Amino acid sequence: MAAERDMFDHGDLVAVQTTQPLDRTLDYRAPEGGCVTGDFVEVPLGPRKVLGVVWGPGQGDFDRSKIRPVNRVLDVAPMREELRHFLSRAADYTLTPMPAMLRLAMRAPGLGDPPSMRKIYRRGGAAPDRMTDARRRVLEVLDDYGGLAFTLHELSEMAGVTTSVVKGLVKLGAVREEDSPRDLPFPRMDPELPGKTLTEDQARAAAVLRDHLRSGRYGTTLLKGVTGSGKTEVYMEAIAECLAMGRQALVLLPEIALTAGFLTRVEARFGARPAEWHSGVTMTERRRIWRMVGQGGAQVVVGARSALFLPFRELGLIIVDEEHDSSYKQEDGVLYNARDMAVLRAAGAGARVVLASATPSLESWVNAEAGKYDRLDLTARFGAAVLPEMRAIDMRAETLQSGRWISPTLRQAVETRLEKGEQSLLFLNRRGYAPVTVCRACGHQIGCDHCDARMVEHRFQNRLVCHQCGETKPMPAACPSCGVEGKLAPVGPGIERLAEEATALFPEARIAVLSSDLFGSARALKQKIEEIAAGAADIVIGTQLVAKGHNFPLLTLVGVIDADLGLQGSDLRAAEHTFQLMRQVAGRAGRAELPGLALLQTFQPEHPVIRAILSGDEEGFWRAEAAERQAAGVPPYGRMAGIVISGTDMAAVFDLGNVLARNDAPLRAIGAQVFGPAPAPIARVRGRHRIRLLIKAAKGAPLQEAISRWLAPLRLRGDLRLAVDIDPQSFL
DNA sequence: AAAAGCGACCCA
DNA sequence: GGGTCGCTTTTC
Repeated sequence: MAAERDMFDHGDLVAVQTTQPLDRTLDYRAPEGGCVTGDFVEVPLGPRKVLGVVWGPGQGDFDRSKIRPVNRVLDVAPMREELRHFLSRAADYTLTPMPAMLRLAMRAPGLGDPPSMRKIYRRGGAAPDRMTDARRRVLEVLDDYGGLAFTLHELSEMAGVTTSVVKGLVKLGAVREEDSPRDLPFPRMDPELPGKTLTEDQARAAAVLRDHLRSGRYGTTLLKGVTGSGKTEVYMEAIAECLAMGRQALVLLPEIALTAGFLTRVEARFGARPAEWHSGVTMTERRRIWRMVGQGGAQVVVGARSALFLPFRELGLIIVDEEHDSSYKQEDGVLYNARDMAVLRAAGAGARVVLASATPSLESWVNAEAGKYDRLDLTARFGAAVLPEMRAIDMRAETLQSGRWISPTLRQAVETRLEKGEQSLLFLNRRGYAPVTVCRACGHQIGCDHCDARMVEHRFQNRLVCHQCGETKPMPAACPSCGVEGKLAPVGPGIERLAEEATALFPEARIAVLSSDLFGSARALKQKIEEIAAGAADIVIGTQLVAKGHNFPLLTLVGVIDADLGLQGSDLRAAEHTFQLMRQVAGRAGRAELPGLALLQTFQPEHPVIRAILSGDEEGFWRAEAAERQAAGVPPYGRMAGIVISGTDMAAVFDLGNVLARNDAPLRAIGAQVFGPAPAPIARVRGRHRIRLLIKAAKGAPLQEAISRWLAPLRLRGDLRLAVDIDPQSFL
């Protein structure tokens, strides 16, 4: 293959990829001063101006006289070959149109702005002719911080004067006003600072990771360690090695709520705070991070999955913490799994990947078994604590009146903890008061007007909420179906109702409820968690939010209200997810010096998944689960893709589904099968009907290519939408 | 995605 | 003929 030319002189033809949904590049003429492949540019498109990236030499297949020049080259580092390659591979893999993929990499605020400057103020040479109190304070601040410069706002604030005092001093020459770039590099991190003392187990794993890094080549390591085994300390050493090599590191966390704590740990280890990238970060800060990552002015980025698309200059390491977490799978817009995309990006960048988890996904476990990933196990639990003892409570043997969910056995266990001054956690993975509201007169269940989902009562807000589309309405007094008043009744438990029951059972206890919808901000939630960890509650009632990496040192009892909840339905990953979730939740108990106990309320204690959870035989569980998937030919032993078709006209949606299912020659050609169309799990969302097709193929089959050929002739009419989901999380 | 182009329909 | 509405086509 001939080397592609990547420098262009004024007037040369260049191909530009824009973020507009055109399925090809457009040719433009290089601007005055020329441009290079990867340059971010502004180009005219019809009557508009849009942003794009120079993708290579022009195609030359368009009427020359109609080709317009590039407006300007943006003043940011050009997109590197590594990122362009990653984007196009990711687009091919997820069957995402290139413009949508590019948008992920161009989500930088103020991308088109010139590098903006701001005024800063430092000590000037001259002395003011007339000294006042206010003037003296300003000069004192500047002298105290010897040589440092401040913004006008900072300086006047610190000196306790108005901004005009500072401006006055500038006129007199006692204070100097200078221009300084608004986007400053992040403070340097020092990998030589001493880390925490590691246990033998941790030190051995850290040494292996450091060796991997030094190889300078791609590779993925599954770092498996039980909760509390100190995975973070271990991969922190990999980051240290990466920094020492002068390369950048990216740490992906599944939840924003976890970043603050993690940033503090990085700062403690390397002496400076890393860049923080997620949806909650201000525009100015994101702009700074995006530019600094590209210039090498940010060494470590901690963030959400979207950080994978930052323009790193020299990426050496990606950590995917809690790699099994389902929030790594983007479920709307571009459908991708950040764990898989991390591996793809690292492979192209010659970087290492560390997948860290106490309960790895089956995919990663299988990849490690097959030798595709290295595997490191941390067995010893850090400190004195051991994994909690796990026991089932057989709900068939418990006497419990209807509308109550805390069994006598569990109640007894909580009371014992209350007497000893220890904490208990009651876990129920259901937000709201009750999942169903039924009319006792006619049997009607209140559903959402726009979705095929039942509305969930949220008593704190006194409203019904659709967990599908977010629609809310006030709790009606009369049944919307039969009109009878006072007959609406809650059915089933939600976390709020559980809290009500706990309050009645344990009137003396301090009860805290942790559910994502009860807190306005991540900050408020974090503060609550810290208070609880410090002992501000006797009983914590929480949804799966509490399963994720928060430490409660005083907690010695975990009661799982409904261990069977995740096993219902016929989702193929139900067993895996329940196993992971139960292990994670149980891991909250007994972290410090106090031994923990986990009690699982279940109606099917002999279920293989429940038995595996109780016995703690993880490898056995995975082997059995892997064997079952292999026999069924499903992921990770087979390939799957989901097609969701939606639209307001139900007949048109089904017609399209049927046409696709009938014309499946391109899929049959690779031995793939189509199932469906069937109504999607939620058949109507926001007023749109949804159906689903499922495609199953053998492991090595070129699935994406076949699907592209299959869908190529398709023209979507009206408001019909079609989304392809490669490697769907749920198979229903 | 956004704007322009185009045909169908309505009205006086 | 003018004007509006709802698609389809074009964007280099």
